Amino acid sequence: MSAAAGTPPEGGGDRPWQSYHTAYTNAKAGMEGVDKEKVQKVIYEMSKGSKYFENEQRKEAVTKQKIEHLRAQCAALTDNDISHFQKVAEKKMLELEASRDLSKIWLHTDMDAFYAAVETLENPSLKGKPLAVGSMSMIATASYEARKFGVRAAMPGFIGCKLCPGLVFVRPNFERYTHYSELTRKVFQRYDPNFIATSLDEAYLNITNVCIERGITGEEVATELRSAIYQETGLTCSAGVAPNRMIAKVCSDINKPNGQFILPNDREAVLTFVSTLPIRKIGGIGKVTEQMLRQVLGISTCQEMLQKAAFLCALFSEGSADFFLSVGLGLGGTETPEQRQRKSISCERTFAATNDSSLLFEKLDSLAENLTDDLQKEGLKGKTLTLKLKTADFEVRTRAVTTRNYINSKEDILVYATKLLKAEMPLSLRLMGLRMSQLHDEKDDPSTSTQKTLDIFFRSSNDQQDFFLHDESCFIPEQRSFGNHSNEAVISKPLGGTKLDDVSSSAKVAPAEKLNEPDNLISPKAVASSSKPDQQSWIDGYICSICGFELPPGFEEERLEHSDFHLAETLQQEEAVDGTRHISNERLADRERPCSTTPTPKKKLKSSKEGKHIPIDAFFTKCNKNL
DNA sequence: GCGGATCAC
DNA sequence: TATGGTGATCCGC
Repeated sequence: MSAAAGTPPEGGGDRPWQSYHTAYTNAKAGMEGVDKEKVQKVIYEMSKGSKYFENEQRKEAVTKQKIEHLRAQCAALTDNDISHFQKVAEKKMLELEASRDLSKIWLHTDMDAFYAAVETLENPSLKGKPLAVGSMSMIATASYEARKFGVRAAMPGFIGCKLCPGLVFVRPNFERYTHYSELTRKVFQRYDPNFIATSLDEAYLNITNVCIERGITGEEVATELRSAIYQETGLTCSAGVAPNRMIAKVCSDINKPNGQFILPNDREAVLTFVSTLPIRKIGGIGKVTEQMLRQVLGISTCQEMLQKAAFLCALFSEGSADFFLSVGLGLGGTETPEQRQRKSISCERTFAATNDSSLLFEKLDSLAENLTDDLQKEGLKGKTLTLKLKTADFEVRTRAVTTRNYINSKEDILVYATKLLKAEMPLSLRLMGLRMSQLHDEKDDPSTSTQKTLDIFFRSSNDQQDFFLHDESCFIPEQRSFGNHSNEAVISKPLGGTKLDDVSSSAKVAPAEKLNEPDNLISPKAVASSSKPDQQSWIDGYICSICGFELPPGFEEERLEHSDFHLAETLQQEEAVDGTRHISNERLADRERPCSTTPTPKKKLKSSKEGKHIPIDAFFTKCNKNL
């Protein structure tokens, strides 16, 4: 209730476009001579009134509230508090300073307008033209010619068009980018066999040894390396050299494109460099953090982090404060981190917003298929499945379940995903996504999935436009991991985790009351206590409430068999876990309808692929035929 | 463990 | 007409 409605604190009123800075807030290379006011105005005019715009406004309002809250916290600090946190901060800064390591030389390389440059290389007629790689909806990369007009990555194409009439569009072609990326990596390899690739077009190299062995400077290495890359790819890149990765990354941006910047391994040089450096340049400090630090504490340069150290310690978590102080000291990332293994795998798709449930289930089906393919390609299974939804008005929600056993088959995924989606309906969506986490390498597990065979029955040559699908041969996230933050101690809570029990069985309860109350997703007990445990619910009479599978009216027999399929699947899942199957056994006992999938001896069911799957395969063969 | 946010590319 | 996809992390429950 602080600000009067009529007079927004800054930018509102006369010049509404000034208050709308959605993304594009960090100055990018090649945008120096741009009339920012004009660009802002165009973006505002093109966005105004859209659902996207409205959502951005809501988000900005939330950020503003957060800022107000922090300000209040700040104002409530007593002199005592402040002197206490000053001591805390000074101790921390001494510790951090003691960890400073100036013995390493790091080089960061960044290809110049990579996708656009590759496209131009392959099609020289594009040379000199303002080019956008992407679509009318989204630009992945803009050429430097286009950047002069304010066009840039992450901007929707139609706004790019407005800013730059004559903007040429090219669809992304990731095979090409991967090819050229591999060429660059062959060069990196020669300078640091343990180089860290953070994306197709960026990498960190520890060139300490090269410098020592060859008796040359970091600058000479950078020059040579950039020249080699140009020789072998025909593409230019920029480089930064510094005593750590955090600073090296900033340096590679300074003389972009086709340039380099070297910061000597000298404490004073680092501190001077950082003293005027805007915090937004640091990786890990984005739009929101920048706003919070500026508007709450008046911090805009890295050095000011040190001046406000006590407040940083008072207002933020220890991890965040450590990070901020490291930034102020110009510290971060001198050791080569361990190769990390992937922690999640996901796919998501945007589509024309719809509230048609059968359409949504179709999308979900396709996502499940994609995810399964990716999981099986990598030989992975997972325990936590997360459904991501973006509503027609851009609100994002996620809903997750953790299963007792590792899964990766399409059918298993669909059972859980459908349940999660159902619990949110009805609603109108423009995006859905599925993510699997808590991963586990399938090779380690003797009970390998045998569900692959089912996929043939579902395979529907879907035409997807994977414009922004990244090649992921490499991933080394760098975010906020510059320091040697060994305080990674994950406190394992003494939590009696009430695991979500088998979703498919609770789905089964859903009685004829179609629009049932908030589904007892989390309550396995409801299953056991249900009086009609085996009733399958069919939405609108012919869509399976569990997986969205459709059966036209008149296919009662098939519906019964379909229900059997889900029951069998439930049993499989529970059997696979060995033990704690009492619920499903009860259900089985209740069942009177003949069901050929009688549980075989529990211990060996996992490995007995045949007996387990024949009935299911038969069912889908039949269904497929009928539809 | 979940959900919302933030961030990078 | 129209504002992406993948992966990670952190915080507050």
